[in-house]
Amino acid sequence: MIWSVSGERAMQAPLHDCFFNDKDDRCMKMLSIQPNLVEQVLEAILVEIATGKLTPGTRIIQEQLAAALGVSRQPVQQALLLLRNQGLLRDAPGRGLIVAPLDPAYINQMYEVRAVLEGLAFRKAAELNARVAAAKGPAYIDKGREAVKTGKVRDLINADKAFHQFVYALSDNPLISPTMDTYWTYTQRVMGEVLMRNEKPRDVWDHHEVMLQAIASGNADEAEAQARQHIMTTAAFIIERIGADFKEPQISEAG
Amino acid sequence: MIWSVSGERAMQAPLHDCFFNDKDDRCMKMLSIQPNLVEQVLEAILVEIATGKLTPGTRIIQEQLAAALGVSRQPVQQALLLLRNQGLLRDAPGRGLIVAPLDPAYINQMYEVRAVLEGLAFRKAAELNARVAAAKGPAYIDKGREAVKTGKVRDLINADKAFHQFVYALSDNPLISPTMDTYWTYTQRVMGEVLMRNEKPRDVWDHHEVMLQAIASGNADEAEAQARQHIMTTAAFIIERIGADFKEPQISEAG
DNA sequence: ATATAGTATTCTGTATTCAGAATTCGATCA
DNA sequence: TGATCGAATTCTGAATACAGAATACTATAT
Repeated sequence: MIWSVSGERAMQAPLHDCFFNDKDDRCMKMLSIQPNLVEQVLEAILVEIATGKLTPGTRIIQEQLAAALGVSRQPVQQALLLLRNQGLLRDAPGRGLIVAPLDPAYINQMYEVRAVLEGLAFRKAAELNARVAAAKGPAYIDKGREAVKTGKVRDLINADKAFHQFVYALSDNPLISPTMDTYWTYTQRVMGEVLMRNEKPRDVWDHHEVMLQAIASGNADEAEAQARQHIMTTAAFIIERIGADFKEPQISEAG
Repeated sequence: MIWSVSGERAMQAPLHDCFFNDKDDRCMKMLSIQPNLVEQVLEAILVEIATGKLTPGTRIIQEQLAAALGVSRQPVQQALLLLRNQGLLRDAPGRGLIVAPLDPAYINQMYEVRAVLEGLAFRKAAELNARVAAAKGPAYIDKGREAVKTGKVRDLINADKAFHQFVYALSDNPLISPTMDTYWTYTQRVMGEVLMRNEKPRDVWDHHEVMLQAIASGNADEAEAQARQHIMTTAAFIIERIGADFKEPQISEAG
């Protein structure tokens, strides 16, 4: 079934042009579709976890969530399934699902995986899009330094995330970004926890600048090495802080 | 609620011993629980795709699947959601879901990601479990070479997968294996396609042997480098064969 | 007082039902 | 003959309903 779209017809049915053509941004703004309930529920739960309202070990009850969000259990169940698959929720046999605990070993393993994926992203970015990096990258660094000045935790995290996602886009590998999304949820949770109480590491944006320059100069090996080192350094910092007051996972009822 | 299990009581309620104790294999075989319908449906669809019964571009209709598998639409819908999130199915707006096309660019990107993750697995295995690798690894190589002799496609794939999963286990990073599962589904599909018609690459198990020795000798850098190179070599081989008869995705009705 | 057995409640997984959106087919008009 | 409008069908997303399993509670007996 090929669409016979051409000439005059395009005037009357312009939307169809966009359907299988997700790279062309010129076409008419596509009637801002509200995401599925599943997506909305997923997002809602995600922020609950990321902001610490749902603490590790908290038991997840479908009906409660459904009631709180004003939807039926159906989309909630699907969202929970997705989150379980991503490791944010964990089976507690006989008691349904609980929020996965933040034990240091797990965080470390997560950062190990993230390190090599970031390495890949930075390598490909250097190989394929050095020019774009040089042109648009510095803006992200500037924003990051501004965020450090204001000192607001949310801004800090957002700037960090924005910089990294910029690089994912530069890597031209569309598999990286979604895979990383999972890890960013964790990262936000953990960074928030740490930044909230500790002095911020000032040199993060110096690191980022070095990494960006590696990309801009097209030095793929250097970019990958820098990225991996940066992530593992951050991981060590985070784990040191988190590890101190790590509580054994303990199932608790939701508030 | 700790079970006061000891002596005579253990005869009457031994199952509970296993619940929060998933490392101890000595306890009684746990009443082989049938997995969820969702899992079963997922698995069923997976093999349909991997064996080529559901070809890329085929439209997925929930009711058809549900009827074919003898379940309601509910578990089917959840399984489809999972598969979409893993990239095996793709949204075709207005027409539901279709089996994702196997375009060479996508395969290449998938292998790029797989390469760095394999690299991590081999590195950690070399760092942490060189001894075990030396002891138990050669058996996998032998099995692989046997499979080459028999020449059966399914055996070849299984031996390959078994070897790699052995290394994932050795890496002591539980995040690697599930992440890789997604890619293995693709890999099986694509390898099956290629192996079915082409002469098998005989030297795969020579490569594997070198990689194993790198682990056994505890040389982490070497292990990682070998793993990455192996995957990318395989990728090049696969893509060369697949790329030839790549068909533009074209939505077709299920048979 | 403690432990055990039985009962009630709660929660999850699955099925069924409902409503809305999109496509496809058919009829009418130029 | 071809195009356009409208109706019917089909499919998905979401809600409701149902059954089974596990936990928690309570009463009883030692």
